Amino acid sequence: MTEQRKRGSTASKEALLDAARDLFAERGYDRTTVRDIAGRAGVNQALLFRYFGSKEALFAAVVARSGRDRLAGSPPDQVFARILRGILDKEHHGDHAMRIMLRSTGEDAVAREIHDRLGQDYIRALAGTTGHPDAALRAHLVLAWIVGIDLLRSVTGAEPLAGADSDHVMACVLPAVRTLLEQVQDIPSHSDT
Amino acid sequence: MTEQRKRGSTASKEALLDAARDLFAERGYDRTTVRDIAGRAGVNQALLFRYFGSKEALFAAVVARSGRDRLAGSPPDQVFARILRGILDKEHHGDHAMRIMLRSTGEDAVAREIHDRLGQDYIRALAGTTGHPDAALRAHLVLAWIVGIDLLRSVTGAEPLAGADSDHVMACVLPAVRTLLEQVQDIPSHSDT
DNA sequence: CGGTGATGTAAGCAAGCGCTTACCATCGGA
DNA sequence: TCCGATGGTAAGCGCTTGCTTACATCACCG
Repeated sequence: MTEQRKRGSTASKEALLDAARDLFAERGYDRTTVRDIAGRAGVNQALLFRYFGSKEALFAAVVARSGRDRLAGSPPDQVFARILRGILDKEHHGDHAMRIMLRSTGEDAVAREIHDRLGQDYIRALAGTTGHPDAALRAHLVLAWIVGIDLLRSVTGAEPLAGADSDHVMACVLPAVRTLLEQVQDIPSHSDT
Repeated sequence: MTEQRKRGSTASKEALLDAARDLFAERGYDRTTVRDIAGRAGVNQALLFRYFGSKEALFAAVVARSGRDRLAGSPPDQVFARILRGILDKEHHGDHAMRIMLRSTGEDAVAREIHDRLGQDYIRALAGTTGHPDAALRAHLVLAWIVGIDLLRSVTGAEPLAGADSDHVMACVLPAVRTLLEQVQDIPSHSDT
């Protein structure tokens, strides 16, 4: 009769991960209960603990799966454009990394870890595009802009930013970023790789 | 016997508001319990409910008190600099508006309301500084940058941004913002393959 | 078959939560 | 002096939380 018998462990795990990802993004870590997750996944609550051990471990698994293929390794002078494009087009692939991070800042270490892992690659790549003595600071400022844009678009959904055409947004932002990164005081000329 | 008798209702209310403001900023709404708040305020838990009715009403009171004197009314071409300065110097006056907003996004309406009230003034003032047809979008991008800088500094405490000299940061950011706001409509070709 | 391990489930436990209740202690005015 | 109003407190209620336990149900293999 009931055909939801024996879906298989990997399928159940995957369903739990998907449900958890969506709910964490919607409500944040604290306002999401394990009963909610299991319910949306169509899986008994006890299985969540059998497969992941704890709610926090589930969260870690969600984060780990989300931050897997984040930015392969691309020419540094296009990094910013690629990142920005990825964020602006985010509706296409339901990643929700930023929303999860911001909505679930309860466990500080976790959020910090996400930020570091997500940010360090960006920073390194961006800092390589300029020869400033304060290249790291300027790269962080660029990251800050990305984070802010992502936040206003995906979390608060503020118009007109949220609905703006991504090409248009990039055409606005890129020249300003170029000003920030290229604005030179005195650069000793050594070529970068 | 015990000498902490009769502190007075307004003093107790103020102590509760201060403790709540700090704890909400530190841990977020959900991870802050009314017992924590009362404990830090040195006030009996039941008084919290006598004076404010509920935990959520306390939160609303904190927000209301925080967002009171936000940006009087200043020459529009200096708005961005003033806002940025205010954020960068925030350690001096324990406001925590942004941290509270971001840490306590559970109640969506509240966070949204904060954002709107906090943002609309900025947006209006900034949009007045440029004659672009998409002035609003560009103003929102500036707000996004502010939000991102504030987030990275105050919430995640990311270095080198968090520890950077505010004059230095402003010297980096302002020219780029000027590029964003003054840049005329024809767009320089972007290096893309 | 029979048993062994993986999958799924109902029921409930201990703890923490927001909030309430019933009760002191103090003071100002009559 | 008595009394009501006000400030303060201990105890606990009802509920939800994350997590556990004991028990069915299947698949597979000797």
